[in-house]
Amino acid sequence: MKIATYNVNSINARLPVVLRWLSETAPDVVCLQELKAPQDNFPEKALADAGYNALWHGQKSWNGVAILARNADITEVRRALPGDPEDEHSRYIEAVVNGITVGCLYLPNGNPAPGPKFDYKLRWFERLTLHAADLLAAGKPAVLTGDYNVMPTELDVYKPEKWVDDALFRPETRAAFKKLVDLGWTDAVRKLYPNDKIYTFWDYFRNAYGRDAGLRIDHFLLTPDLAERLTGAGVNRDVRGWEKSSDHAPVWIELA
DNA sequence: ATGTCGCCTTAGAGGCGA
Repeated sequence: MKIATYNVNSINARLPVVLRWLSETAPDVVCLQELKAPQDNFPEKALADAGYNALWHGQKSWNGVAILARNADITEVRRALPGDPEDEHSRYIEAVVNGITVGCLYLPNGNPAPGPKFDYKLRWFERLTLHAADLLAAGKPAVLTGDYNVMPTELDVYKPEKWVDDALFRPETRAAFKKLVDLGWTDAVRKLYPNDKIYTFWDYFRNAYGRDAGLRIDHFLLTPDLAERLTGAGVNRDVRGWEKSSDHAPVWIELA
């Protein structure tokens, strides 16, 4: 089973790219972030015509997450992270697909830091960590994937010294990610490629993709049983070079 | 500071988020 994650930066602006990518790579389960569309403006029919069922949580202008599944039912578990009923950002959706709990997340960017947006990022991280502990305690196979807006280590940044004060790379952010992983989760891409330079995002500015000035910020975290089933992982890098591309590239894993 | 996208808005250039 192949599971993919893709920050699309507007599902409607990106629809031709997404449909081409789905037809060329045929993932079984897909997590999308940054739909940038209200709940009633999601291309459900176009995706169904491509063979994918969809569950999504939209929001006007910003955020928005979705789970797609090919030839499989999607059973919704929740469409918000527990812990703050006042939080109205559409940044988390969770469902069971093919017996696996799939959490699709879009962690806050947090810039500028320090400041209220960075505080929100760290609070959101704490809520995610609490929920991730509950998922582990439940003992069922689960994957937490999406745009974490974190480069976990210096290997994940094209020029680390430029990013030390950025919300995506500050010590507090890296520590929060480490605390989450250390609960017992496995960073799937890093497990298979512990020393390789692997990026998932290239800024639209200054020809970042052409210069390979990238970041690794889209991740798959796996429960121990799923980590044992991990047989492959990668980035569909070429998609970032297509016309009208997102600034992220799709990332995928393969499970036995 | 800037670069580039995509969203929104008393409609069309500007603000915001990334």
